[in-house]
Amino acid sequence: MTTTDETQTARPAGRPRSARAEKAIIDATLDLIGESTSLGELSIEAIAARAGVGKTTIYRRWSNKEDLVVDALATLKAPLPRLAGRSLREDLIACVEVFLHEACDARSRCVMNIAMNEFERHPRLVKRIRQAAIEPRRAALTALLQRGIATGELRADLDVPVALAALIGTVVWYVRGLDPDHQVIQEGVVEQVVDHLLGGLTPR
Amino acid sequence: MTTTDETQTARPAGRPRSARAEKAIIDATLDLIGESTSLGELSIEAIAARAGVGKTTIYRRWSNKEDLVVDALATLKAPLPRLAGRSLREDLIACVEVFLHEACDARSRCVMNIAMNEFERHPRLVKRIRQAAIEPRRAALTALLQRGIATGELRADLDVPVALAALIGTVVWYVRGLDPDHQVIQEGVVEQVVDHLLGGLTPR
DNA sequence: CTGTTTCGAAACTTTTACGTATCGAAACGG
DNA sequence: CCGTTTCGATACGTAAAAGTTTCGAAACAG
Repeated sequence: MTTTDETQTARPAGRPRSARAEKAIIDATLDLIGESTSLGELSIEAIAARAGVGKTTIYRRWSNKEDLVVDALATLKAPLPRLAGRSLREDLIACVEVFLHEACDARSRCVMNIAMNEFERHPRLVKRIRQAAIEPRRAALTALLQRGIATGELRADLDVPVALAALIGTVVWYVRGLDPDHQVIQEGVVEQVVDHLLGGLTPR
Repeated sequence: MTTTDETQTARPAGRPRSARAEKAIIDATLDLIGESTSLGELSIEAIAARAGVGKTTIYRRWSNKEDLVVDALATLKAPLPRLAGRSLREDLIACVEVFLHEACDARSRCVMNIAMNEFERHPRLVKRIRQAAIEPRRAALTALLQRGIATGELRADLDVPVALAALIGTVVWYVRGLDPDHQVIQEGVVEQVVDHLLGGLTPR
């Protein structure tokens, strides 16, 4: 009320918050979630230490652990790649390729781990994650499969949820089944998976 | 050296340990592992409270958490059912039925969770679990698939690890993909999954 | 230069669980 | 009956982490 009007663009005086620190905190959070299993084992002090940051700097931005986790996971929303649309098989291979790489990447894996395992303890958080990171992909894959049904590339009586589970579950389980000591992804596994699922396991 | 000989059958004097308490401890441990996600969140005090038992009774039997977990998980080794062997499809349905039910059961799920997520922190424990609970099934399913290849029920160029991942991963992912609020297992899903995988997603 | 805000570091309080010890009661053998 | 051991309960000291506060230094606006 003294000199400046109220409706200005909120330019807070004082030292501005460091964007570098914020990014370091998010990165450290994602790293630590990827290394641990659950949110219960994620410690703010470990995040601060890994990020080279004081705890104050974290609590000044996020009031609790869950808020920080939500924001950190939100930065991971890697959308599905643009699909060429030339053939169903080609598009499926492109998608499965993404799933394969994400199943091997600790940072991407942690999203699934939380979404699958922490529903009972953090239902709100898990629902937000599912909605932000899982549902769009589910919808995109569903559309792709339904397009395949329409074009006749897929059988007319296809059960879309089952086919969905087959595509993702097979890749994830394949990676998980590998010996953790020497996780070598075989070349051509993606095509192998897609062709086995499309053509079936029995002789034609 | 006074009255009794040394080489007797170790009959310790005093009140015998309660088998009922031991079972209650194991049960509580399995329940809590199923509810929580990681061994780090599993607390001895919670186990004692759930089992209606003093902490002393636990520490008198197991010196640390990992030993208790190993013993608890060892009681879970539910082998695959006897396979009729009449047809590959029939046997696969029987196996997948087991997988489906176990994917819905928290107690069985916890074995997978630990085997998949805790390798870096408890490599010894995880290797024991994999060897005791996972490998036998993997071997049984592998034999079943190879028998199918031999009888011509499966294509000759089948990639067995991929087929394995497809069978288990599809079921697990199907259950996980269900809305956690109303997890209703559709009737006939097992046949649906097996037939989709065997026959393929494309029209024949 | 002055005032304000953020910075990283550290001290602090509270909570939680571990692992141990102690207690009276109960269950066994001799 | 008596000694021994287990029982469940409880209390204790230790340790880790949460979340808050304090501190001097640094970064900006005016």
